[in-house]
Amino acid sequence: MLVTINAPPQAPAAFDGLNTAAQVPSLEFDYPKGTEIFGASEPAQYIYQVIEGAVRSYQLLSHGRRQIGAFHLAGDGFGLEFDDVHRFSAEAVISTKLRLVKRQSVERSAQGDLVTMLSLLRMTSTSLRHAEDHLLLLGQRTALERVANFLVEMEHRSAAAGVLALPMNRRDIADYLGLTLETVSRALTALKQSGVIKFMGTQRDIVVTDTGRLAEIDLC
Amino acid sequence: MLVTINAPPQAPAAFDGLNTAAQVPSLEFDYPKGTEIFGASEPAQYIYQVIEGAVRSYQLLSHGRRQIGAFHLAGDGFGLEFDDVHRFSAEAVISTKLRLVKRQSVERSAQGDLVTMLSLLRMTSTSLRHAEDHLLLLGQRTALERVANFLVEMEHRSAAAGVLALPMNRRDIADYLGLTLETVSRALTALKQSGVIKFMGTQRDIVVTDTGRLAEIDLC
DNA sequence: CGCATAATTGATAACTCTCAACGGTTGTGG
DNA sequence: CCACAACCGTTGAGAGTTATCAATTATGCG
Repeated sequence: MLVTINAPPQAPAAFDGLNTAAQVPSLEFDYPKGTEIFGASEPAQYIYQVIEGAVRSYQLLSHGRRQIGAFHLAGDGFGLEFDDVHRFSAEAVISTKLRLVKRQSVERSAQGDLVTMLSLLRMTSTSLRHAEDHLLLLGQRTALERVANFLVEMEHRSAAAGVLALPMNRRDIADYLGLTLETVSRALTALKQSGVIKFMGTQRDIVVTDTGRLAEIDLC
Repeated sequence: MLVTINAPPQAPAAFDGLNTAAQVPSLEFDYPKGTEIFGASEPAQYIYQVIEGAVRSYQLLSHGRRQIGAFHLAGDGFGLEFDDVHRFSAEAVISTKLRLVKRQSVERSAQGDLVTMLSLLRMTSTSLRHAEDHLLLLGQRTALERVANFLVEMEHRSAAAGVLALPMNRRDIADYLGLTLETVSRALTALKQSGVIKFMGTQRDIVVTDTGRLAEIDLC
């Protein structure tokens, strides 16, 4: 790993380094479903960590086109900018509790503290890795592959095994995968009909019944 | 800007901070056209800066699908990894001269030097910004918009005004834009026929005759 | 000059989008 | 508690964009 100084070897999340190691004050805040957390091109005053809930980061284009760059789930940090303004907008997908840390105090801390700086670098690198993976998906994969990849990603990130409880609707998934909601729906139906997944109760609760086959489609 | 300590306020490129400020030794090396610079999943031993030429960073999928994440032109740094292995492969698009800096020496420098660390953060942030912009393009834009955006990007990055001399072929452009080479060719022909661009001599040398219209398509 | 590579162009196919209708769920207020 | 509205998800039909396959022309290099 790049720069292996006295940082904890396996920190649970990059963000955590910010206030455990460097005593940067933080506050918590609740965002009801659908609430804006910050808007694109607004000054970046805080950086954020999801305590509970789910957040979507997105950019808009004309004709109502929206690209969701990432979903942030419990534990994830987001909203860190190198420049002074946010490049994405962020909204609560469902009722969400966030930890907020003042950007200014992080900066102050980073100026004298390599560990804080390393946390920022790790957080940025994590975002970069995710964005690069997503490039491959958006540029080269079919609809079915994208949806399969999405399910694998979500299952991997959701701590709970068993039922995958998606917090977002089909339109969110579509805008994340560069598809339409109908295409997402059809892909899910196809996976269901080929016995790879199963819906439990509502259509947002999914059980992967054939992990191997799903991974196969994903890796295609 | 995040962390505004004693770093030069407008450093020409993030990479430069690495050996100007921190005296990290570097070496130069030539790569003929088509040569591999490093492969995906190889250990990351160096970080790189283009002195002259052009480099493509890409990931592969089955069935020969390739996603080019970025082109690196003169001045650009690339190959910086937080983890120990490269996540992309990199090849010289044309005959290319690179500056190489040993990763290890950068790490050593970064452990005691906030300026070096800041350079790494800036470099990573620059890559992230580019990747995020590219997400929007790959997820939401039409073929014509993608090609227009590509031309605007290349024109913006090429120092020389006037003729835009593309170092890469149509397949490279296609794999960068998530299209096929035929679609790229057709989009360029459409732009040519609507008087937005003109070919000079070879089909790689392009003059933008209607910057306004091109920007309009790009921003759509 | 000739061959290999690159780029264009055309015809057709395939995939995904768009538009539309319908069924299901949830939440709210009478 | 029920009725209704709003939202969500699915499904179908058809259109549109881009991919695929194929042929031709252009370019560059030995």
